[in-house]
Amino acid sequence: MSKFNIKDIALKAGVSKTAVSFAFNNPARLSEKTLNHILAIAEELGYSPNPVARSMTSGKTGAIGLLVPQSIDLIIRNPNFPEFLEGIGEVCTRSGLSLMLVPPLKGSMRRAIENTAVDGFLTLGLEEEKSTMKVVQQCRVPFVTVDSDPIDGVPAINVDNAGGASQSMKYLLEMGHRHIAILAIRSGKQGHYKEYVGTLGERIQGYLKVLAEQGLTINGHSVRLLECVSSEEGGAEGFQTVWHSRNRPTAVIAMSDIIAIGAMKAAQDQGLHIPEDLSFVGFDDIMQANLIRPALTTVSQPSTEKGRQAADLLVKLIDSSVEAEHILLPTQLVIRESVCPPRKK
Amino acid sequence: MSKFNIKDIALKAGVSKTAVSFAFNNPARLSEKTLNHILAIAEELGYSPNPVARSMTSGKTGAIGLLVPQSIDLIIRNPNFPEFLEGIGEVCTRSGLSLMLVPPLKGSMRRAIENTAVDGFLTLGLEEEKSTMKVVQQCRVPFVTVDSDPIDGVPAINVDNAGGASQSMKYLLEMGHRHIAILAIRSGKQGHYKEYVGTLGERIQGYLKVLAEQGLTINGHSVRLLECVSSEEGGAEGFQTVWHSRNRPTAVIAMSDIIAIGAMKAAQDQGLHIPEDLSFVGFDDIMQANLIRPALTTVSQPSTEKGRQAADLLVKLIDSSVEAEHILLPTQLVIRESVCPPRKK
DNA sequence: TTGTACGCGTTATCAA
DNA sequence: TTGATAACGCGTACAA
Repeated sequence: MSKFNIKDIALKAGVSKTAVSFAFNNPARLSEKTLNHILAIAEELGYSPNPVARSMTSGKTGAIGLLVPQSIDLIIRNPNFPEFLEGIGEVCTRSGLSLMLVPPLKGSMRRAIENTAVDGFLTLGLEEEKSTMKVVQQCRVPFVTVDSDPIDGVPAINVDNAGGASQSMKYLLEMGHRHIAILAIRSGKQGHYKEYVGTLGERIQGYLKVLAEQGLTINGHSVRLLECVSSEEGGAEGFQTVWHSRNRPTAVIAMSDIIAIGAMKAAQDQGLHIPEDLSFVGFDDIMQANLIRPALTTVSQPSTEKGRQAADLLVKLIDSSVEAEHILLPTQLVIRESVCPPRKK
Repeated sequence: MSKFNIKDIALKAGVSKTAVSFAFNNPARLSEKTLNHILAIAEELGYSPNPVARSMTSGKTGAIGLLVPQSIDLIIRNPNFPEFLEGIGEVCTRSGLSLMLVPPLKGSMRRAIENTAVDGFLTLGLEEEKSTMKVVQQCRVPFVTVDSDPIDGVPAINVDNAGGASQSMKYLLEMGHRHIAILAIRSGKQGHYKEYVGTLGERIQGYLKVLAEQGLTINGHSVRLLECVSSEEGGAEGFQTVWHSRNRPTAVIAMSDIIAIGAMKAAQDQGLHIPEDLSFVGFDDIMQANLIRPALTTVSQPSTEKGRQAADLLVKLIDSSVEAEHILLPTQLVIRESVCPPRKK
């Protein structure tokens, strides 16, 4: 600690606390002589105003918080996350803000919110019980949610998950696939996809809509759904399960690229030719999607733009209230090499 | 804002501020009846203690700061950075801390430090003038430096840049290369490599040491040094310059993988065969190094471990003072496919 | 330029 | 044991 406080400096300089405060915040109000004198003493003792005390009266901290649903070390492994941070970072630079990464505290998002001193929060993929939402709404600082089901009165940035999912499923159907395995991200809902919420819910709705147009639904036979851990291992397991079941699919559509890639690798290990023996579609367009061979057809989302817009909105909200917008950013099917029509039987 | 403060709650509940405070911090000291009464009121009004005011007396914020030398959006593009964050994140999870990313404020690291309320700082690649160092030392909170020249009395985590650089240069020399271009990271020192400090300085020292063992030095002819922006474009430019000069090198050793990769791509665009026409070595072992073809021979460093150890040390420092250690983590040459002996003339 | 009240909690001390 | 009163931490705003 700069072991000294404003009183110490005032004492040593033989002036009042106010004078010391002015020296830092309003130099014009001091005579040049006392100003220099005070600054010299401060410099000598290594004094600078305590930022906590300062925030106390100013009501500002100079930081925004990003609430993440998992621990920092987990979330950072998500390849989209750094891109998202990049967008936020641009706004931070422009506005001179720091960025606090705030994981749940002892398992509770609510506790984390209540204990964190920032000028505003961005929430990422928040899927919490109502009580947390109440905290959000009556909170002392503005919020912008990202990737969650929008809350009334709270600005939200989302990407068109449903649209992207629709496009990708439509593409498979147009290629002629009718035996499709959906590898979902583990949700804690044991495959009861009708209960999916948030990002997951939107994606499944996108699939269902297009399936319905063909008179199809997730029936456990021609179209089935299986939950996997969102990792390469999870994808590999998912592949094993669907491939060794009755009624093999001709295409696998995964709700994350990492699952798709794990499944693809497992398929290739088994000697399958992709896409001739089995087609694959992912979601996210992470870097590896374009590096694996065959390159993975997937749905891309503007992660950086998402971060930028969310932070932009939050900054606006912080220094003036604007009305709550709900922004939807586009997603896009990126067609690469992992899909072809199914073999004729 | 939870528009209410402790006084409001005390008033509504018909108790004193103390009672309200106890309800949150020391429930045992209240009768069950008043406790529940107070909590009910608090819940109803959506009250929770103001974290800033709380930090004021507790002296704790529940967060550590990571001082980064550039803006967040720039630093996040460094592929090693997320790995580094992962290590820090693990410690944050264990200790229930948030992580504040703190870029320079209006260009000044010092200002950023002085305005940030955290329980301790990690600094990454800090290469600042003395004045900042003084701030660091007399600061109100503990510091751990990472990737900078160690400061007396301040714990430091570094990787063995010199050792890694030596290994990689030695490898080139052993393969028979004597015409070598060093692509350095732009330093603001116009290629005056003797003035390099920090990571850059250590790496250049590593090169020089091994060169000296062969009676070589950076002489502008057989061994030359050129600064590039650390990006693919920068590497591409670097390649063009050295390739179209008199006395073409037989090997390029870059101080970052991203430079090496940019240079490699430019060389391949020009129709060169790597490594037969030109050998390449990088530094960092980013993911792309192992994906590009031919795979890049480079020096790997334990980024995650670096973050973990640094954060670990900081946390220890925060809740008890331990003596300042200077830890050096190993680096390792990863031999892949981008180097072969030079052609005989 | 200075004195003083204030912001918002926490905590030591004191009273019932 | 339970609760209240008052001081405290550090800087800022405003009247003097």
